[in-house]
Amino acid sequence: MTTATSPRALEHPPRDRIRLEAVLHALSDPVRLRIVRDMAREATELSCSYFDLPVTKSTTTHHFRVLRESGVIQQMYRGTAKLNALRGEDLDALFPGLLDAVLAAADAQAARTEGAA
Amino acid sequence: MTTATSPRALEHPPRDRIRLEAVLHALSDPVRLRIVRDMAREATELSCSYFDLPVTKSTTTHHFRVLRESGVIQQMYRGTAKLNALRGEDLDALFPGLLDAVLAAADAQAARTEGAA
DNA sequence: GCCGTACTACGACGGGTATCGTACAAGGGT
DNA sequence: ACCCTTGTACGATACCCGTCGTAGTACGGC
Repeated sequence: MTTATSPRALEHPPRDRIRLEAVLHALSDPVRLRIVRDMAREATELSCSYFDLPVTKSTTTHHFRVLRESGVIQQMYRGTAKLNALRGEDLDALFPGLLDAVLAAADAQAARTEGAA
Repeated sequence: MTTATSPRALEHPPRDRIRLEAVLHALSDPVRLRIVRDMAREATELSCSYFDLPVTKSTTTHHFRVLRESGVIQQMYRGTAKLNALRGEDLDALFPGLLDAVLAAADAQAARTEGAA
């Protein structure tokens, strides 16, 4: 072992390099939007395996990476698990109200489509 | 001539078929985001040729179609010109505050990058 | 040490898409 | 009628991306 707390490091963009276009692109995928909604609902850090997604584990890894590299989420290793958290503070500092608006929009759309069923 | 006002019809999604993912995807392209920002700044309908974009006319046509088919803008022919307008009412009814949040975020990001230059 | 769990890396594949060039259509002005 | 302006259609191209399967790594428990 080399370091005590973080054996495996994960690259995250610093706050000032988060690009709006990348964030919007990350949120425009249904699977990723669902991940973000789940994370917003449960306010704590969640492991990747918490999410029950309609794709394989490889694809899940891919989506989490897109979310991390776009600056939407933060990831940390904790043993074999990988904990995920929204970068709510960073996003709100850069783009005030954006994340909330997207989450509210997703909720509204979900309510509409469920109501129609 | 067949009809008096609209010789050439353009397909638009009705309000209830506008999908959040499609809107976010439409706004995640730099060229399209710039178009939307310009339209929001000038509150009136604008012809396609108003915009000074770093792509050819073919590509411009493509981007306007993506914006129209995702429900972000409305297009109408007026002679040889094609007038474009944001579907602000529809978007605000479906996703309250979303468009404003994206526009504010784009302004904030533009201010930051200009300030750094 | 061994195994199981959690996640990753890599390659492949199919579909989407941003871009262009060229050729074309529609409409207004002279 | 002619042309110019405005925008479209279509094909081509190169790239991106979502998906998968398989093989592999890291860590914790037994």
